Amino acid sequence: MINDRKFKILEAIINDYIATAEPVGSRTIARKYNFGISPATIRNEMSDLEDMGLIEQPHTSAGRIPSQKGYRMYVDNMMRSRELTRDEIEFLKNAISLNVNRLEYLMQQTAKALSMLTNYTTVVTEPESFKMKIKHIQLVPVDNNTVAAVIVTDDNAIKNHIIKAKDIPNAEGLFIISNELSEILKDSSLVDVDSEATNKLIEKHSKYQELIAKVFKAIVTTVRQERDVQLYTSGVRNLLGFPEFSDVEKVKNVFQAIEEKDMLITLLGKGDENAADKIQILIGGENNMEQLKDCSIVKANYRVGRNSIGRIGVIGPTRMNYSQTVSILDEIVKKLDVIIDSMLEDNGGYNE
Amino acid sequence: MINDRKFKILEAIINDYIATAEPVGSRTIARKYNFGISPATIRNEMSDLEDMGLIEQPHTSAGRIPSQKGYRMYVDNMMRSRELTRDEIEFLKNAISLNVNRLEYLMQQTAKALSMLTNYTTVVTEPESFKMKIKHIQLVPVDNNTVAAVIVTDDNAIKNHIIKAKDIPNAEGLFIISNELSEILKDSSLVDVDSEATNKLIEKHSKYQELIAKVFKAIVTTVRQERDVQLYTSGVRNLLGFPEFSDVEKVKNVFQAIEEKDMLITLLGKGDENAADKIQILIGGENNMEQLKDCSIVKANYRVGRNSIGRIGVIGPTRMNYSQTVSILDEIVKKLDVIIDSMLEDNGGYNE
DNA sequence: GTTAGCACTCATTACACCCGAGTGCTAACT
DNA sequence: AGTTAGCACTCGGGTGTAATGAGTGCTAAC
Repeated sequence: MINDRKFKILEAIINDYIATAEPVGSRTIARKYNFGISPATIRNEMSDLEDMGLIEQPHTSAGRIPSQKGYRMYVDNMMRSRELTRDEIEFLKNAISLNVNRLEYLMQQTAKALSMLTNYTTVVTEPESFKMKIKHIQLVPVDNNTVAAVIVTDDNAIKNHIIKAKDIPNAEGLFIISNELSEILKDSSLVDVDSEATNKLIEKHSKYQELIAKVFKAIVTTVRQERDVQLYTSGVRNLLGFPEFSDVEKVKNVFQAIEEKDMLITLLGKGDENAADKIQILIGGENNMEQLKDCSIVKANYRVGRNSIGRIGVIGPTRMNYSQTVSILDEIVKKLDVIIDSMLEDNGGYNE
Repeated sequence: MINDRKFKILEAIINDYIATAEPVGSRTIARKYNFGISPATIRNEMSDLEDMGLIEQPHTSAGRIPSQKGYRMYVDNMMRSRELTRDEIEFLKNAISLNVNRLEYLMQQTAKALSMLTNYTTVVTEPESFKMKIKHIQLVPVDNNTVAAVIVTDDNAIKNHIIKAKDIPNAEGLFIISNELSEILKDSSLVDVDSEATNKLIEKHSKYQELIAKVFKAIVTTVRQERDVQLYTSGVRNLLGFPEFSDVEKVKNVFQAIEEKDMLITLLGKGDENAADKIQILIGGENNMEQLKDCSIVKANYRVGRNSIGRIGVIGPTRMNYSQTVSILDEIVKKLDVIIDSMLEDNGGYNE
């Protein structure tokens, strides 16, 4: 049904529209791309493409623009991956410095680099670790009736929690209790801790039951907090440059979505869970968010080993440069995986 | 020179312009505010006010708008503080929940509440603690060649740092070294640690010199990290609603400034250090940032006890509602001080 | 000192108009 | 049968002109 020539014409329309943001007409195609056919022929083909729902007309006397379905076709079947330019590679090398020791800064750097390279808006979620297991726990004295519970998880992340109790053992005592706690909690998930063993421990150190009970509560709280994951955005202003957002109302909608943390998190979470190691693309209305109906999202997961621990996404106008964006995102995610691995290697963990 | 009537007229112009964003003419004033004088008289007075540089004309056949100097006069001499409405108080009560246990979330909530109430953009810096002293340090075992250094500062904030070394003592050994470290570092500022005593310690535990040296290095690094303070913004999109920013180019400038962390930090840092406990206002060009020349900033410090530990600011168009903004900000800072105090009370500290 | 009156300015809006890019359709061409 | 030239038609965007109206400064009278 869709022959080679139609394919070429569709591709020409999409490429041209991505570059210019202007509806593209038959004459333009005939002039710019030497397909060796006349505008009239192209018009016929375009009429067919419109019947198939791949392109559409903003109004009668305008050229055609790709439809959502058209972009989908392009992204799935026609898009060629594009090599990074030397400049881009150089930029990345400088932008993402290896000697940060906080994952947090790494993610901020990454968001910034990605938004600068693509000229779109980027969103990065902080690594989640709430599925992790507990490896070690230690109570650290703070003052007469305060201790800090330091929880080390099996990916070597560290969480603090401050606990206040009337009776606090001395440093030695804390040390002992810490060891016993570690023994009990070892290898339990942060979510479920063995309540029997904990009761036993509380009984044994009945004098410090308040303290110990609070420690367990702190663990649960920690889990909850980790669910409420941190988010970094960058390059929000880039969207203002695009003609499709010259209407203030539209920009406001998009910005509302971008400022709404929960929205972004669900947005980044959407898509095929099975294809978690691939780059995913949501075109226009595919994200099902009214405010973002004129935007597309290109996103990927980043990993520690094989486990996806966070997401990274690029938000641009539906008419975004998918091919470039995919290439850059791909490169960055690869880089990120390597860096995170090496951070875990070098430092034995990352700070909260 | 500036008599009572001129004062009244200036006030009328400013109030009207703040409300409508339209240049205000003599007839409007005569109609809306019953000063008992005719438009012609008002015109004469306005002409004088213009000579004094307090108001200006966008073009010949338009009304007058306040000049930067005019706003300054208003803010310094004429602005009446305004009671919060019942609704606003109610809103604040609900918006800033007391039972967050991370200062980080509290600041985010605050930024959001403030931007929603004022309908402007808000910026909040995370509490800084790099001036703090060290209260306690403890090494926590992570795995065979990794420990976490947990640093408790005198405002009870807690910092982690992961350290990797070839030789690591057992839990007991770490406990002992921790105590000795604490003894040395106690009450030193994070910036300067007594190098003589540290050398002695390293000598004493020569087997673990690598570890101990790294711990000291970690302390220095921690200081550096803390300098790079976290920043929360909220309500950026609010600016889009104002007619003065209907020009996309202008919005882009402003957004660029708002996305640039360093800029915001210097911005919030500007102003009279002696008046740190008062609300400060930078009008239009007073902030000396080209990108923000059409914006005003209302800002304040929040405190622990008497020490300012962070800043909170509202960014709006020069024509912003200063009186409302000041009242709300004032209320929020008061609330914040109380909450932070009580957090330190209840929990004995806050987590990083 | 205040005000009514008046001529003047100038941004904004409306309207009519044209232009050009683009289309669909038909008939002729290969 | 597919391709192309030709043509009438559509429609958004720009341009020129006129009308509108809010506002001013100045002058003369109150």
